[in-house]
Amino acid sequence: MTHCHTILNELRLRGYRITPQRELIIRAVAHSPHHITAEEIAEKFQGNINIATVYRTLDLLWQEGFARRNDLSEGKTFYATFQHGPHIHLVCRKCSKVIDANIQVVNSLSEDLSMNYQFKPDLDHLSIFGVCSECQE
Amino acid sequence: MTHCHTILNELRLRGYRITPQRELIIRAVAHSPHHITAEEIAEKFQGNINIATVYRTLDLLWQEGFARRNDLSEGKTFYATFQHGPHIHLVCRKCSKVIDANIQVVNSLSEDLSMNYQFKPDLDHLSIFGVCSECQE
DNA sequence: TTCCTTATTGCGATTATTCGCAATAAGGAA
DNA sequence: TTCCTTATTGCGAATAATCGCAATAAGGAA
Repeated sequence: MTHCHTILNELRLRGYRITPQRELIIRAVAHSPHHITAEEIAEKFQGNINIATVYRTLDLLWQEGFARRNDLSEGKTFYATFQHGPHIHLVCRKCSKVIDANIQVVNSLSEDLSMNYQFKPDLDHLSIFGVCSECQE
Repeated sequence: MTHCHTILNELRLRGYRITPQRELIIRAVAHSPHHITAEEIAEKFQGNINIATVYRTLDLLWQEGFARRNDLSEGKTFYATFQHGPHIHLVCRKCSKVIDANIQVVNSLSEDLSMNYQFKPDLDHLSIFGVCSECQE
């Protein structure tokens, strides 16, 4: 049972219809070796899937918790599934460099937010803006 | 010396030119009682400042560390200066509700990132997506 | 105060993303 | 297998944000 099928089955269970477009888009995100944009997915299918459908499906995956969305300060939104393994993105607002940080730095944060706010945070691909060591001069 | 003038002076020191447009935009953001969008600022000056200039100035404030930008899942970007006092935005991806959390929850995170990655994070208006207590059903 | 360099603005075009609506098709019921 | 309901798609238009370029003006030098 691949990652894709887990997502598809779970979506079906939650009452969503599984269309060929959704299958393709989900496969593309889950199998992409890097965080991916809506544009890249649409290109991959050369106009066979409308870009609006791509955006809607990515939004669905995000809402249902199967994908994370990230603003990496490049003017577009990047998506990734859990396939990627958790990590934090430290995005420098001066030079735009992105440093991947270990997820451990937010372990206590996760507990705090659950405990004090009953909020279940998506922290496995969190983006944090700031200034990197080189840019602090 | 108001908050606005501190920002203006500091920008001048860093070599930026102070234009009437920048003064007005900075005043608008710093004095706004709520997080504000580029559109709202442009409206406030009824077409006397081009929207591109508003976006560019807000981006400058963000890059220079005088403002934070937030995706509150409303399809537009919100800006705020330190005038607001620090707090974390917990944004529910199911119902879009935004809960303001105490900044203390990220105190240790700040130290961890400085220590382990020499990264100086902007955590005073961090947005974290997740699921709120009601939506966890 | 006047001049000069060049950062900044305004404008129009482009890209990124969302939305409304009619046509299509998924999936349960018969 | 066929039918029916309604979720989903595609399309074209609308909104959010960015960009290139010529015109303007901030602020230092004379």
